[in-house]
Amino acid sequence: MNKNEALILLRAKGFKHTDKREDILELFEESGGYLSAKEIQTALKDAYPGISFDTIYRNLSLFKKLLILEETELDGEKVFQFHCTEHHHHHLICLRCGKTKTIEVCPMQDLSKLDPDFKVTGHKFEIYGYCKDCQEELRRSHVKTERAGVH
Amino acid sequence: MNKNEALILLRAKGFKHTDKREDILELFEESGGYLSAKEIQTALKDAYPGISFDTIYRNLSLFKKLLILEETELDGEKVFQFHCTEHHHHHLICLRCGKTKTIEVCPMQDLSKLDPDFKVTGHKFEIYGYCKDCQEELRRSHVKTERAGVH
DNA sequence: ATACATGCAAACAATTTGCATATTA
DNA sequence: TAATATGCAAATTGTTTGCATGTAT
Repeated sequence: MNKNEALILLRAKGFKHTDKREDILELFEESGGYLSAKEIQTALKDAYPGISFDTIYRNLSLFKKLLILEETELDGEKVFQFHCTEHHHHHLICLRCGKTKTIEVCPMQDLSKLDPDFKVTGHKFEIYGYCKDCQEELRRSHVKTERAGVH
Repeated sequence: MNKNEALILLRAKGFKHTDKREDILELFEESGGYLSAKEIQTALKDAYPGISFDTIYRNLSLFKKLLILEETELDGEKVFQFHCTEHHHHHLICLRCGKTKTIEVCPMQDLSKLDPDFKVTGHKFEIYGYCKDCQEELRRSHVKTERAGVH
């Protein structure tokens, strides 16, 4: 799912095209990963100083219902990203910037019958860490901190 | 970790042995799986009609700090179970009763370098479904429902 | 006796809802 | 215009905190 598909789906279902909706979807397109309600509010408050959390929550929940977005929990925070429709896969998730990268490996394929008595209905496999850019950033700020600590 | 180890650890760290603490730990021992604050309150309100959520939350958070319990998110609900100390492993989690069963397979072992640019710091692998008992229960109540629906 | 534990009430944060108003189709 | 979207304020839920009191060591 992406912004354009989402806008088409919204129209098809009789929901209206508003600037805020478009901008929220735009954010997800730019981010390419997970965003929380708070991150959305922060990102949009320049364009819409009075934007309210109700609107953000209502739209997130609408988008979720329409399967435009999917929701996960990251570090105790509820976060959303575009729903992945094509095929089943998993993600590398950067703990600093929230960007995700798809990996095509699914551990369940090899584990079909681990326990014959347990009826499997779903699974979650997520890999956490730091993307290349954030590793750079962290190294940089760490060096800075170390220097500051010398004196 | 289990109840007795936990009680010993509490004493060793200078925390007191109270009936409520013991009963909370007992619940985790009986359950053998995940429990939420609400489930604990429900289970203990016969023995302690006035038990407050503050006490439960304070104890859960203490237990977590002492590594007696570990926390996860299950279906948007925060749940706890005894911390697994011995070795790294994953769980089959029953969506009905919350019981967990350890599996000794870890998908990360085979995936060490999926993406050389991404620095992996952790992962989550959980398998959801229904344990044998709950499959029975669900089948039973489903049959009952169907019969009720006939007339 | 002293430190830790608990209950109460209040504070908080995240999210949801009712209602009046504004906006899109 | 008719239906949906939004903001506001208030309600709800889950969780945390300050303070006075109770209890284990």
